[in-house]
Amino acid sequence: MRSFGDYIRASREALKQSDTTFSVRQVAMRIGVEPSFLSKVERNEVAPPSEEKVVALARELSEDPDVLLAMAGKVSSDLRAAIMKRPELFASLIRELKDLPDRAVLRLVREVRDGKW
Amino acid sequence: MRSFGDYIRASREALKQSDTTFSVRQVAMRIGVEPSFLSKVERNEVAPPSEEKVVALARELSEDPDVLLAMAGKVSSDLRAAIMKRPELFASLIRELKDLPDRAVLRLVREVRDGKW
DNA sequence: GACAGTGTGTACTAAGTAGTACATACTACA
DNA sequence: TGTAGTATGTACTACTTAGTACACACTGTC
Repeated sequence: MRSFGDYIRASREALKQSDTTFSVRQVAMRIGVEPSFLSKVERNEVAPPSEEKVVALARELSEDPDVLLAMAGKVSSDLRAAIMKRPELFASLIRELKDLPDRAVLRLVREVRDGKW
Repeated sequence: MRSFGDYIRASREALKQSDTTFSVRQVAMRIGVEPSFLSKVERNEVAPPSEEKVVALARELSEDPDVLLAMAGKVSSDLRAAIMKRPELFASLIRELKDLPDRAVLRLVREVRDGKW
């Protein structure tokens, strides 16, 4: 699987093609870290940064925060909070769903969204 | 809300009524920590222990591991892994469900379990 | 009154987390 | 060719995590 750093670098470099403000320096500044640190993150020299920085990076690079967090080995804190509020319920639901194919889960998401519950 | 330490202490003390092997010392030994550490955990003097120890504690006290982990501010690593595997899907599902009443979520769990998916 | 068992206080620590600060090296272009 | 901007390397640090080690004081009991 593609590493977090590789993914970030590719995404940033792609944006840089058409917008030079997507340099390591400037992106680092916008998300609030030192350029050297972002550089190390992109070269996988250090572990992915904190949730806050990952989310800021997602916003900056127009990526899905949940996907980026997943790549960073984390789960968004609002999801964790939801699970922790009703642990038995969500634990059993997720365990039921974890081996089902995508389409089944997707169908479920849609049905819930359509207010059938 | 009841703190993790209070809950553990109450649960352990209850068991100790009918089985003297549920002392701080002996339970600590069985879950693999120092007695002073378990004592501190029960008195909320330190943060809840690692996932491994919490799960061991749940087993020892016949409590639901997911509930205990939630009280400890954690989510079981197998659930995290499931979410991280398909982050968009699970993120949207959990966000849809998080404000629905228990009975709705419960009904969903049952339908999935009954293989309607 | 010795002693086994119990809970707690104090002091310490190894490893990891999430970075900062600064110096150096490379690259394009005016 | 100098210099502005960019990327990278090295060194350091404050904070947190997840505990251990050990001494101490209390209680019941034989």
